[in-house]
Amino acid sequence: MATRPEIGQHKRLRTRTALVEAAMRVFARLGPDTPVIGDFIAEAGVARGTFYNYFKTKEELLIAVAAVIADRIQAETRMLRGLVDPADRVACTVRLFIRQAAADATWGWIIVRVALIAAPLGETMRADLATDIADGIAAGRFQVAAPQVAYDLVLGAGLMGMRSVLRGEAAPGHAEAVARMLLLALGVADAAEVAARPMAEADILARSPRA
Amino acid sequence: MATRPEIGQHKRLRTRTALVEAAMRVFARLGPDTPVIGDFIAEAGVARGTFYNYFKTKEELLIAVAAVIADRIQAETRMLRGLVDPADRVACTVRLFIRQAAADATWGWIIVRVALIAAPLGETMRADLATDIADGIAAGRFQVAAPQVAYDLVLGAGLMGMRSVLRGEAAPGHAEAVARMLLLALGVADAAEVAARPMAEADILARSPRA
DNA sequence: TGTACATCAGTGAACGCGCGTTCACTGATGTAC
DNA sequence: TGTACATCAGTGAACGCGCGTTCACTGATGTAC
Repeated sequence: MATRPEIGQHKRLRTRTALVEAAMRVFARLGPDTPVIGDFIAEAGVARGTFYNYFKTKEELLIAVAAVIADRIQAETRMLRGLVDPADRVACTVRLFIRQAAADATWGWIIVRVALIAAPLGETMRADLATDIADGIAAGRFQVAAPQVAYDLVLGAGLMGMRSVLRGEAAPGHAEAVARMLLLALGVADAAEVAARPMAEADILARSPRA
Repeated sequence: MATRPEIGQHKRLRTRTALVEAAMRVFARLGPDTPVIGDFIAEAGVARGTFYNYFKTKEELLIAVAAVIADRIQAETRMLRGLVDPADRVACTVRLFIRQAAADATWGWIIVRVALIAAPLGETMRADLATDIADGIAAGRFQVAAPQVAYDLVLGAGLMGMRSVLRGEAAPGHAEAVARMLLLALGVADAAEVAARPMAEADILARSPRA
């Protein structure tokens, strides 16, 4: 009993989603520059004309992909944002990113290849990390010369850590090892303990303030 | 009084060098994927046909550029290879890279944009860094879970540190601050002292073994 | 209830531009006599 | 010494492929009567 505009909306959303999902796999495989329109429509199984019903350019598609990935990251890390200790927050976020790359290579490669280029994706990561660093400095938890240095360290090592995992060059426990070293670099004395804290939902909640 | 083959060789070398130097500026400005043949010949001021007298494809040109940059890096870091203390060696190398990026943006952007892609360049950096990490672990100077983790940390933070400097987002002393944090992450107790050691030629030699 | 019509997402052939690649030619210069 | 010739780096017009972009058309389906 659907009315025509509703049907149309639904159909359009399905096709758009198919294109974006296909584009994720293509960007993950080929990076942001190499693929051509033909790659996206072949992967999505739609006609050339259909592409232009949704996106004017490849860049527009990349932005849409980055926005979706950024949303997913926010959903996955929302719980971690409540952790009281900034060091805990940084460590859990880094560990989550590296573990998630191991679990979902498409997701991981998009971030590694696109994070520093596509605005919606990079902006999400940048803002949360900047907050954590500022909190950590304010709380006296981090000893750093300047926030920018901490930012370079965490983002650079985090992305390289994901890359190693994606290339199959990392040993088990890579996520925890990277997190531990980052905390040491930030001047956190109990780095080893913090980087080893349990990450199940209940554990995270137990380390977050009541309300 | 030049003989013909000599003249030809000379002329060819000059044109080839002009193409490679022009390509460095283009790759630094546009990255490895975006530029087209027209960009290189326009920058070098030669005709289209001339390009194909020297390179079959854009990739061949990128490899040539990467090889030249790798050679320059080896020349610039050769002296540092003699430092006895692996922590000193890592710190000086990182500081040199970040300082050099500040001094020569073209050089810096090529490394940031191309290091993880073009084999000759990445391989040079990888091999030296792997040596330093292995030495540091063997000497008990570094405490790390696995060499790969140390590698991710130093390369990732080093490249991001260069990127910040190139984007004008870094404060003075960025090179030393990044080096200090890397050493802390590697478990070097006297990180602050090592990262502040003087880097003039005489100082470097004074810290290297006699022969 | 059945039929003609309207709407609109999706289609893919066709077009044309940009770029990679080729190649006959030019002009500078060393060489032969 | 002077002149004709050989060599070869460099040239740029021309070609053609691949890709981005357009647009008249199709077919499915809700709507009107």
